[in-house]
Amino acid sequence: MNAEQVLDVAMKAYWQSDPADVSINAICQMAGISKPSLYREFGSEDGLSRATLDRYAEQVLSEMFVVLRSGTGLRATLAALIDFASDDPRMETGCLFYKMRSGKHRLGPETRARVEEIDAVGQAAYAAFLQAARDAGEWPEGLSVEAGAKYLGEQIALAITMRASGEDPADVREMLTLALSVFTKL
Amino acid sequence: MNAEQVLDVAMKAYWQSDPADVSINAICQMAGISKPSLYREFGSEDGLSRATLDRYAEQVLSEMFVVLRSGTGLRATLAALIDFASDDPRMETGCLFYKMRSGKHRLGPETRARVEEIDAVGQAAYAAFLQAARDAGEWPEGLSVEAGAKYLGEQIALAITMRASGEDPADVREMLTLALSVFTKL
DNA sequence: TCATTTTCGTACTATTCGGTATTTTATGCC
DNA sequence: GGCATAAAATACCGAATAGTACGAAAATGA
Repeated sequence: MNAEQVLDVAMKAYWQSDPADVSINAICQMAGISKPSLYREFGSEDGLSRATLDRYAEQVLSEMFVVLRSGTGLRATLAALIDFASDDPRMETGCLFYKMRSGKHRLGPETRARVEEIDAVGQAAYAAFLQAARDAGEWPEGLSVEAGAKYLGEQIALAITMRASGEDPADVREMLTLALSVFTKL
Repeated sequence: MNAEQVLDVAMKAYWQSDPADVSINAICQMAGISKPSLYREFGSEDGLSRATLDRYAEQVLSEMFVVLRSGTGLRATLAALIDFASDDPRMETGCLFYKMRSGKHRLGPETRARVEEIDAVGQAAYAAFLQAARDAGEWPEGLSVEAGAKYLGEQIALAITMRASGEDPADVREMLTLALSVFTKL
């Protein structure tokens, strides 16, 4: 059982329930390793959760950024985001990043810093995507790109969180579509 | 120190931080009573949090329902809701009900049931409000009242939660206004 | 004033948490 | 085989959790 396998176990556990509800003990048991082994590898709970978040970012979040950079235009990209948030099977139990972000105050300093870093990267990606749409003339009047990016990010987070809480994906899709219609009703 | 004073202390503590982060010990200390006294009065932590939620509902949430029933028309009522969510000083540290709802799985059975009950009442109130607007002809095509009610409720919850996490009230207002503009852009 | 009952708080479970000291086990080398 | 070394697990620590047993104190009634 190497470090990456442990991270996969931790990621699955954190992702499936909630980082705050999964103890180090539970992860050791699930991974079949002893507690000292885990501490040798990751130093602390904070170290483990940070490493887990890093792995999640490169394995899962990176794909969202690909969608944002696809350059297929405002409507098509928004549609792809809606698909991802409301129907992608990986978001069935929510998004580990959003779970960590919403329980930020319970995280250790390393992990919290990483959450904020990823949040900023995400905001920048949303803003770049919307700026491109604006440059292409697809943009409602009287809305700044920054405000739009924040809005877009929060709406997607809301949709994924709602799915995680057991909401019907069709309802989530309807709500997210309605929320994002503000970008296309010129 | 009677039961209602204890509930006020608990409400403040739960509301200000998060129900999951406030222990029975801490509440006893803040209220200046002993733990057995608290258990005599409320039976269990679940009993205390349920009673606290009840008190919160009748003292704070009830006013939101008043706004919804004001009958001042779609635009004016939405504006009042936006004011409430983004500027009312009582929502500065968020809404206790939404905090409990988002951490539902950590609550005891009594409190959880009460949360679901209040949630249903809220949905019904939103739906009644929107139905009235629809009857008055103020309604976008192709949107069901139920979906609109759910959307409205989630957007307000999101706005208040964002405020609790330290977001600038002006930004929150802008986002909520944008989100609710789907109801008025006919 | 004394006895009874009710109220209340100190002091205690039992468990779980993150984290670690110590001992046991496996490994490599001669 | 015998021995040094590295790795891993057992068993523990102190703190914090929800919840309670039991004795002290205070109010009540005669």
